[in-house]
Amino acid sequence: MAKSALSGKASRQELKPQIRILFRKAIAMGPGKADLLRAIDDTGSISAAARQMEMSYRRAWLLVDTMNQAFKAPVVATLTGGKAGGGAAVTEFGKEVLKRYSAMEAKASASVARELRGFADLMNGD
Amino acid sequence: MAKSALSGKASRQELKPQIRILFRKAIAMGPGKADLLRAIDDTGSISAAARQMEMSYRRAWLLVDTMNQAFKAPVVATLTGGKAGGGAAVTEFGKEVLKRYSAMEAKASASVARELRGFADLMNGD
DNA sequence: TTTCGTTATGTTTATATAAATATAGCGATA
DNA sequence: TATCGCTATATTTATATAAACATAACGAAA
Repeated sequence: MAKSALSGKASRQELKPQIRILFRKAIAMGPGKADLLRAIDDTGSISAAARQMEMSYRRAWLLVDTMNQAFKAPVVATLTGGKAGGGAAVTEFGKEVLKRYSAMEAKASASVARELRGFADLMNGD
Repeated sequence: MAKSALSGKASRQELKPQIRILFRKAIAMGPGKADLLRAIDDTGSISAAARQMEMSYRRAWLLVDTMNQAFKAPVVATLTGGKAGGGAAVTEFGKEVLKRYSAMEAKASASVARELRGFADLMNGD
């Protein structure tokens, strides 16, 4: 077990600020949905993205549906049928949403990075 | 302060970044726990704070317990017995935790306030 | 026209979370 | 020493969330 040298940094990994954008009660955009969008952009399909993220297709589809409903335009466009069965792509609009969200997340995190490190010292190990 | 200003707006209010500090799987500190600490500080007891926040005493106690276990020192100190039945107080340490958390929340929010307004324009009404 | 993997959705089952209820123990003070 | 409201915890019930399973529809390509 890694002990003294790592005891600080390894633990800090779980101590992170999260930014979630709410839409009514549902989370319209957050870390998980951003990851899913990136996976869809990577793989070209919801199901492949789901496999990559080790979640059920149904769950991934529901997350996509939530996003598509929350925003003024679809963030993911889908195609059904065809040799490959269909597919999905992050729309240009979706890429803009993702880009802006990622930027906000990074900026907010950076803005409190120092304070967060100090805060971690108030917490128990691990 | 009673609950009254919850009537009309809530439009952009639900579209806010939230900062949560995670500890293992449980949330060590977040908006709800911060509110609870403030209510305990206001009222001098967990049960009065729970009533004020309209949650069960049990739930409030569990939240306090989570916090007390997550931090190096108790954020809430309790007393049992006595004429008033006992009571609870936010410790000096707890006040420091709350202060630092609140500062981080405010700073992070402010840092992305402008971007967030623009982001809201990408979302559907309400 | 058959095949294929995907989208899209429904249904059922399991798990996790929250709420509701109950109650023991405390101890200053009246 | 009897009372009071609170802390602390256990137990049960209800609800919400997630997982698991199933299946129809699609349409380009073989």
